Amino acid sequence: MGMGASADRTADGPEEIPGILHLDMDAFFASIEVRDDPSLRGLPVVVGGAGARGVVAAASYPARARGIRSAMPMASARRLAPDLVIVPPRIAHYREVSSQVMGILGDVVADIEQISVDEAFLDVRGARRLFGEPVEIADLLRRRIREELALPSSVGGSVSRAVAKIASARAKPDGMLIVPADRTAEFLAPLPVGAISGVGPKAQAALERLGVRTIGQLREVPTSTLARALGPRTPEILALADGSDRTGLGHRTKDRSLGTERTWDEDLTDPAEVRRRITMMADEVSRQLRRSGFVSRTVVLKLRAPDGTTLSRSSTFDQPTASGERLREHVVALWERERPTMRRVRLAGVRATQLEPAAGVSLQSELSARPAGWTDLEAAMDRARDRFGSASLSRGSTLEPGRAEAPPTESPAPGESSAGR
DNA sequence: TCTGGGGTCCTAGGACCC
DNA sequence: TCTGGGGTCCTAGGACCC
Repeated sequence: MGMGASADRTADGPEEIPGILHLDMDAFFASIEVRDDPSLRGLPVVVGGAGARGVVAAASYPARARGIRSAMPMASARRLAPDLVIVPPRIAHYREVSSQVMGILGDVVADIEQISVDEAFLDVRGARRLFGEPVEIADLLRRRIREELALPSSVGGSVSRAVAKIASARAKPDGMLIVPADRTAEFLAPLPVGAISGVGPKAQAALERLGVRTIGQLREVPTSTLARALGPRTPEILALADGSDRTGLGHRTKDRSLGTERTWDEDLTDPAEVRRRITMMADEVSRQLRRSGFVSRTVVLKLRAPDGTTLSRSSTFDQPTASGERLREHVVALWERERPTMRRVRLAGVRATQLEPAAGVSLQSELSARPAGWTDLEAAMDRARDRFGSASLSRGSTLEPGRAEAPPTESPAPGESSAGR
């Protein structure tokens, strides 16, 4: 990715410029599918799982016009639009397009923080000399994305990253909105509190009980009253609400996690089957770890009962590992503890947390490197799998003895992400 | 045919150490 | 024969975001 802009940072001068931009792709997954198949243009298109428990991951604007939203159960979406076009997600493809988008951003702006597949913050204060004011830079970015990738995007700008994000949402679809520093309060006042990132359904309900609906109203409530309703997050929310946060662009380096989970159309009732599934998931997660060059300190098993109650059980290794064998061992032990009380399982998931870089591994060098925490056998299997696909290998223990069944080729459940909501 | 999958961040209690 | 507090790790759960 080119770094067209120099990284020097000139002083801001006395008046602040709205140099934090937030770029957000419009209905990302759905827009890609429509771009790749023009016969879908103008139709209510959603990307997501078509199964009984599928949900909408992304909805085209014609679909939104019919009331369809992301995260909506697919059954409801179908009811709203009987002519709905459901496209199964192609996550790898979206990721590829995502890196093309980020490449364009990197051409123009040096200081970028990507926060998901389809959005990024940009600090353009250093790019002014080369590319002009924030509005002009925003325009340039959107134009290049449209011309080179044939995709719509929206940009918001402000002195505050929280406000920039709110602005990009108000600019949609295919628009931009830069909020001058001295217009910030005026811009925010009429907006619903839920526009603030971090204020979700629970916090909204709590504020509603105080009679607070808009950000302007929020600012008039005494802090002590707010603290009772919102708890310890109050100061942070207040800073977002008056546009005074000046959080810079960070590079998230904190402890990450990585995992997989699956909801079945029909609840699992056979404990042996559950055990088999979570064993496979543990293998999948260990592969992900190795591929991305991480070892994990703790593994978490997540289980959801038919009534929706969810529990998580975690277990910490003696030392950080990416070994499938370790993960399987721990996750199965956790399952054996819950099994007496879990008669039916709607969802199960395995997640590796407390990640740290595997010593001495560079990202693409699994072929030669053999970092601590995984065995020769596993490294060899990874290599074969990379070459021949995941169907080529299965481990004896992941299959029930005597069961004539295909190796674990199960395609990932649809709706893996929700970009574009 | 009611509610996916991949994440992050925060809190809180108990254990354990000093 | 009286009793503190801080720090860190582990575990569980919840809110929230895309």
